[in-house]
Order: sequence, then structure tokens, then C-alpha cells
Amino acid sequence: MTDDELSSRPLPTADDVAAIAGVSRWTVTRAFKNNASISEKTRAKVMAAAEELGYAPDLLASSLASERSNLVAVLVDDFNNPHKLVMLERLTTAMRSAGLDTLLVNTLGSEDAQHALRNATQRRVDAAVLIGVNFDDSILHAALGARRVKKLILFARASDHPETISICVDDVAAMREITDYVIDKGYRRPLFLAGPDTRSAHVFRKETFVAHWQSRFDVTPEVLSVGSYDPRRAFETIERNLTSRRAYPDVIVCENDALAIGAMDALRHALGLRVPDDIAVTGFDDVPLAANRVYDLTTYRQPMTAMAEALVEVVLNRSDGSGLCQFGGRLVPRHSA
Amino acid sequence: MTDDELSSRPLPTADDVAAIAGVSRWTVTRAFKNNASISEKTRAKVMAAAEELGYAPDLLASSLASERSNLVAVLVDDFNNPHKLVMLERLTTAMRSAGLDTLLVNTLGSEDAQHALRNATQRRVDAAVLIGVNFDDSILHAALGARRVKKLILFARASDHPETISICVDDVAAMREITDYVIDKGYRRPLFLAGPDTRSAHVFRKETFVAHWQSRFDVTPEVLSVGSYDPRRAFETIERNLTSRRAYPDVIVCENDALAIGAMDALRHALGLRVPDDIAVTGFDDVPLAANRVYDLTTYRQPMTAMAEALVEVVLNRSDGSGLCQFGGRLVPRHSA
DNA sequence: TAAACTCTTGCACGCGCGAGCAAGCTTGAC
DNA sequence: GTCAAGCTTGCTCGCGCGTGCAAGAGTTTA
Repeated sequence: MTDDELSSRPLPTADDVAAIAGVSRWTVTRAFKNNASISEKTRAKVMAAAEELGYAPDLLASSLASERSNLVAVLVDDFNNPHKLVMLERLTTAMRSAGLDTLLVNTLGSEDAQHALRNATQRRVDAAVLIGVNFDDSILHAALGARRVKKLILFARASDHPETISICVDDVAAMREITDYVIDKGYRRPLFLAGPDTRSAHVFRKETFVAHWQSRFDVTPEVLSVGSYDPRRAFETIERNLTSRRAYPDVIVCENDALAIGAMDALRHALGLRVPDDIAVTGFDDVPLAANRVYDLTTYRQPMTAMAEALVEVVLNRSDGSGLCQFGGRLVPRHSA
Repeated sequence: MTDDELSSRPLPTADDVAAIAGVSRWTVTRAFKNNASISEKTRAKVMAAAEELGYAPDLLASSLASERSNLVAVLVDDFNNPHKLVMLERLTTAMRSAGLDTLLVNTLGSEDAQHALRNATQRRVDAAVLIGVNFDDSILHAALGARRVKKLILFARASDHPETISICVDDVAAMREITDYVIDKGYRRPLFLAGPDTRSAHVFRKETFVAHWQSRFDVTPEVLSVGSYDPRRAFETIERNLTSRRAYPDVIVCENDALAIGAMDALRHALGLRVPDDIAVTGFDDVPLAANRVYDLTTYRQPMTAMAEALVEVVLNRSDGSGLCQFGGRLVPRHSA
């Protein structure tokens, strides 16, 4: 058959396949479904006919007729952090091998999350995954209150909201490990560099660091807030804050790698200091750039693949989503601290 | 009404809204459609009822009933290049404001593109956008031959395939501009660092550079191939290739920023050279990191926003997709060359 | 005031498939 | 050979909305 014939022909449906295979339409449906009650012989017959026609089930019609769409919305509000790309890669990989498709939703600024969420639910997504940073209580409430989204999952972020499912590392354990590492290395004048000040959906790294350091030395470590995870703003914050000082900290513990990289750049290029000789730096996430010899950043790697797989389990209802904030990661010691 | 009431109730349909507004279901549909034949008065009435119920049209059912899904698949095969994040951000922004949703498809390695494409078409996407690098002829043929995808768009990449739509900068003009810039700066011993060797869907930067340099000096510049856009591999390639040399090039012209950054790292940290004093470097793309003071990379910025908007026009059939590979970008001179 | 026109509204039918039940078939024990 | 039990297959009805046409309402012109 020629291209022209193909182009003018509508896509084959289950009826077409059924006609060729000599079975009913519903048998065709069963052939494409796991655990369906169908004999191997007829399934083979159906598959052969499907192959011949180039048939593939219409997921749209399937979603409409059933309660499952196998579509998951992933909402992202921060495209500046390269770590998001790593997350997207892991998530899409895990989801695709489980037959789940990804609807990527850009929340276009913090005020837009509600629209984004509504938009996603109009496509009947089975779940919405938030991998952004600026999602606060009002958004969670709106999303859950209206019941427009079946499942709300926070990825790599904790939440105390009871109807939300969080999948993340045990931030407390992780940050304690970093703190102890820094202390073991002999640093005693720390500065904690924090990101945005979100409320319910956030990380507990700052609080943990402060508390743990206090418990070890009975002094409250200094905290500096950048307001976002933008490396450029971290650069400016460090530059502005440190230039007028008489005494520098000896280590800057950062809430994530984006901040750490901005901080290192500021230390070296704005203040003319050496890392780690003058001031050490630690991060969190282990972004690709952290392994770069320029930065060689001591950081903490989250078990992203395992977390993505856990997310799939939750979406498929094979997990109730409890106890998913206890993932253990791995401290990656490098040269920066 | 309580949360419980809401949770047990199915989502409102157009029928529910119609009942409250005292109109027919089709009038409700019209109220949500632009350019529909409906009076302002009834539209207001419908909207009030919809607001009351929290109704939003079901895009799934809408897609099934019509020939448009307002869904666009974006296929990505390379999550290592941070530039992809910029593209995704621009694309999703432009598409969402045009009412198009994004299906993010990870092609999971080069052999998987066909499955990915089929997967996308099962959701009736209006178009498939390829922003990867490893899409070659066989994939384009399979996709177009089976007619399973209505529109195949290559973003930021040229193609000579007649049934494919390319949206990209004029690589020839861009690369000539870079070449002339490098020449004007006085560099005379160039090395071109190329990425993967894809066939039909690729950039013409290498060819243009070679041809243009030849036309200026009548000598063929040296070309080194990395095989991918991975900065680490660029690092290794440069390190391995330059260490055993007696004479260095005075400028390395890279096919994109990822390569340029890997090359700069190798020059500085593996070979102990200074950039640009010993060897200058240029890139292409203007990734966020290029503006970092550590790299301060001379590069070329593609008009990503305009390109994303052009893509939307193509998807919405407001453009036939011709002449979309003539976008003009901007050379961004920085310190690296 | 009637005719002609435009704008607005309602409706039959279909998009492709799934849940759940009922009928047909096979198998094995008696 | 008979009947119950299990397995396999077919089918009715519906998911929520769009297309295209026809009827109704409103407006203008002669």
C-alpha cells in the first residue's frame, strides 16, 4: 500500500482489528490488557491482526471510558535549577516503563499554580506531582479542597499537609550527616545559606542544621537567606554580605547545590578567596555540575531512581504513600569541604 | 458544603451546568469556546453556573469528539544538556498561553524513539516536537510513513526531510558570524569541536565553519569530533587530543556551549592553560552557565521565545511551517574569545 | 406589516473504548 | 453420559463532548 493510501485512511480502531481477527471488539481490548481473561491462541490471532493494521489502542478513549488515564501531571515552577532536568529524566524513565505518560506543566510563576493544576485535571490526570519550590499552603488547599486532583504528590520535598503524599529523603538524617561531616573536618564558624521561605511544602535542612549544631556546640549558627534557589542571587547575597566583614565563616553550608555553586563563584571571583582553603562549601543534590573539577562540591545525593519508582507505586495504588519521606541518600565528599 | 460532600461527588459535566443555567448542554460548550455563536448574556449566565459548580470542560472527551487534542508531544533524548531545560521552559510557556498542553516523552535511548512516538500518538497529539539530537532518518521515516503523527516538528535543528517542519536559526549565517568574529579577533589556528554525527536532523555548524574559514584563508581548519554533547566527553577529548601536541590551536570553536564548557574545563584543569590568553573558546546556545563569571563564554543566542511562538503557530495551523529555519540570533561576545 | 435576513439555540449522532454481566465453551468428577 | 465449575467470549450501556444542521428568536427592509 502506498503512502497516499495510508495518509487518507483514518487510524484503525479495535473494530477493524476485530473484523480481521474474526473476534469481537472486546476481545481485541482484552488482548491488549494484562491479566485479562483471554486464551493465548486468540490473543496471538488478535495481535497478528493488530500488527497488520498498525493498530494501537487509543489511550484517550480508554481514559474516557475508564477511571484511569495513566497520565501524570508534573508541575515545575523553577526551570533555573538544572537539578530539575535530572528529576524529569528519572521521573519520565520510571513512569514510562510503568506505562504512565507525563504531562509537563509549567506553572509560569508562583501565582499560576492553581490554574496549572486545574489545567492538568481537565486532562483527567491520575496524579499531580509537584517538583517545584514555591508551592505553599494555599495551593495545596485549593487543589485538595476542590478535589479536582485525585492525588497530590510532592517529590523531593516534605509536607505536613495530611492529604498530600511526600516522597523525599530523610532531610533530618541527611543534614545531620552533613553537619557531622563538617564538624569532623574541623570547621567551627559555619554560615548556613538558605533558599526560598516556603511554608508547608519545604525542606527541613535549615532547621536541622541549626538544631544539630546547637546540640553539638550550644551556639546558634548564622543563617543567611537568599530567597530563591537562583545561583546568581546566591552570588549577590554572598558578595554583599561578606565584603563588609572582619571575620569570615570557615564553611558555608548550602541548602542545595544551586546555592553552593553561586556561593563558590562569589567567594572566588568577587571576594578573591580560595575554596576550600579560605572557606569551605557544601551543597545538596549532587547536580551534574557538582562533579565538575571546577567546583568539586561536597554534597548529598538523593536516591532519585528509587524515589521515582516509589512515585510510580503510589500512582498505581500499589502503595498508600506512607513512610515515603525516609529515603536514605549518600554524602558525596569531594574537595570543596 | 463539606469536603466529604465534594469528595464523593463526581466532577460536574456540561449537563449539570446546563441544568442550572437553564440552557442546553451545547450552549454550555459554546460559552467555553472562543468565536462561538452565543450571546453575551447567556454566556454570562452559563459562566456563573459553571463557577458555582466548579465546572471545567473535560479536555479528554473534547479531544475524543473533535480532531484536535491541543496536546503536543515533546520528545527529548538528551537530559544531560542544560539547554534542554531552557527549551522546555520556553516551549511550555508559549504553548500554555496558546492553550496547548505538553506531553513530555523521554525517548530512553536512541533506539526507543519509535516507541516513544507511537506512545505519543496513542494520546492523539496534534504534533510531535523533537528537541533531541539522535533522531535520524529511520525515525523520521517511520514516524511519517505510518502517518501516525500528524505533524513532525524539529525544534532548534534543521532537516532536509521534506515532510518535516524545522524551526531553527539560520545556522549558516550564525556560524559565519562567529567565524568572522574569531577572525577579527586575530585568531588563526582554529580547532572546531563537533558533537554527535547525526544524519538528516542536525546542525550545519561544522560544515559552515569549515567552508567559511576555507573561503577566507584557503586552508581547511582542523575538526575534532566528540560524538555527543556531553561536557565530560568534551573534556576527555580535548585532554587526550591536546596533551601530546607541540603546537596548540589559538581558538576552539565549539558546536555548542556544553562542549565549550567541557573544553574550557579541560584546558584549565587538565592542561593548565588560560582562557582566553592561551586558547580562546566559543560556544553556541548561551546556556545560563555561559554567563557565569567562571566561563564568561562568547556564544550565540538563539531567539528561543520567537522560535517557540513560531512553533505554536505551526501547531495551530496558522503557519504552514515554511521558511522557519531563518531565525536570526545574536552573537554574545564575552571574555572567553 | 410581511418578508428576508441574521443571530442564537437545540438536537441526533458519533468519537473509541471499558465495566460488568450473560451466554457459550471446556474440563473433569461422578 | 451428566452436571457443576471454571474459563472464555460477546454484548448492552455509557464516558463527556463536538459536528453539522435545523428550528427558533430577533432584527431590518420594503
